[in-house]
Amino acid sequence: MRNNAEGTRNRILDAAEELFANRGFEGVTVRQIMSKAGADVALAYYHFKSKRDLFDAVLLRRAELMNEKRLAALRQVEERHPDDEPSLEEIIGAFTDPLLDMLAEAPDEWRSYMALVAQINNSPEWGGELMTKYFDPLVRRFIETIRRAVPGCDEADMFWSYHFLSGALTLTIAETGRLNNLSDGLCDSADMAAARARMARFAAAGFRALCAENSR
Amino acid sequence: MRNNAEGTRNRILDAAEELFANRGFEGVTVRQIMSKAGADVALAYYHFKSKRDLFDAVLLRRAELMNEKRLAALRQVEERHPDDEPSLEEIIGAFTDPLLDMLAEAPDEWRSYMALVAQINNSPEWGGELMTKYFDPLVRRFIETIRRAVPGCDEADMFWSYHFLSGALTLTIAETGRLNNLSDGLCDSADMAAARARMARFAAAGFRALCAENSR
DNA sequence: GACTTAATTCAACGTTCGATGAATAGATAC
DNA sequence: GTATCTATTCATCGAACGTTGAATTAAGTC
Repeated sequence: MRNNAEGTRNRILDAAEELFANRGFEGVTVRQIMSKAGADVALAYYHFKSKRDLFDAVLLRRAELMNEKRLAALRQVEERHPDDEPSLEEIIGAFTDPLLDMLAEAPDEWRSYMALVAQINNSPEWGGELMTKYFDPLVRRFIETIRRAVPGCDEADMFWSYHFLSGALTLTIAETGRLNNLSDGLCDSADMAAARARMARFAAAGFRALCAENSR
Repeated sequence: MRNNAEGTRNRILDAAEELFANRGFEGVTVRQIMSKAGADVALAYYHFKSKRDLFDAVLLRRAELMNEKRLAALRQVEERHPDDEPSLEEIIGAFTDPLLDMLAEAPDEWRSYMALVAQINNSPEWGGELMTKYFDPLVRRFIETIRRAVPGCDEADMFWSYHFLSGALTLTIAETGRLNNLSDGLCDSADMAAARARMARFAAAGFRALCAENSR
């Protein structure tokens, strides 16, 4: 059993991730998590030292991989344009598509985590603090690239544009099913290919509408 | 004491609204709510019959007024254009500005409620169901107006555009403070005038970018 | 095969949870 | 002035909460 420790840890994280995503931090009990993970309650406190630390571990586990994928996509865009500036669509796509692709290609692995991030981003209690902690470096890098691609754009316009984009992306990865109800089944909240085909175009046009007047 | 019942009910709703908005349904205890409301715990179960029913009452209380304000704004836009179609900016503004204005003019009254709605909209557990229940009629009316203003726009493009707009608006009314961190204080998540000056323009451009290709 | 250490189980702790029924007070009705 | 009904208080229920310490098991060390 010595080497199953890692496996147990991951089973706990998997169970916690899914439950936290559906019901929030306080809506889940440690007993529910451990029951789903098929392990004793006390093991949660052995591997992680409190419920809150387990929550942080859930967040941290996939944040790094997510950031790496987005950073790689951004670098790829930059390398594609050694002499000129990439388009807004390309830059925004590098920010959004990695998430949508991960959801499309491995939904069972990512759905809960993405939904959890979406809830946190919209939470007054945790939105400011946790999102800043896990994602700010990447976002600052992303905004830096935009700044170069749209020179002269007002700084506040740019931050607000990013904010709108962040909201749109966040609700998309939440996959709440509301779009299904609203469109009477025509659209599917979980159809990431449909979202991917539209999101960067939508947001790039928004950026341009705000920046165009003041740039150049 | 006979006629203080209404006052007590509202004090309970006020306390519940603020606490639910900050910590979510499960993150708050009935005792905390009643302590903040300055009343006995049992009164929560006398006026509302369970914690869950109290939660629904909190949501319902302001939903109607919100819908009325948005519907009035939409009607006003339509009346301004008896012979031609209003612009996308005007229609979207009728959808978003009432909320931003309420937040700007009476923040203490609306901040918690808006934050609560934002969290619910991004929750897999409640997003699909509750948002549909309280806001679908208005949203369908809103989409209908857009459909007339942008004839020939692909239906799926329109629903996804609305979805992105909904996400942007939702994160805005959540006022998480993340924008303050990200912009090093240049922008303020709670600055609804700044949001109002940009949101409809951003979203209208997004709508156009998706619909333009297939319309006409 | 004794020793150590990491992983897991078991039983329980004090606290707090949502909820309830009985008792009380205050205003109204007759 | 007594009966009535609504609003509120008080004491408490059983269940479930997060967390812990001690005991047990399995694996690596020598």
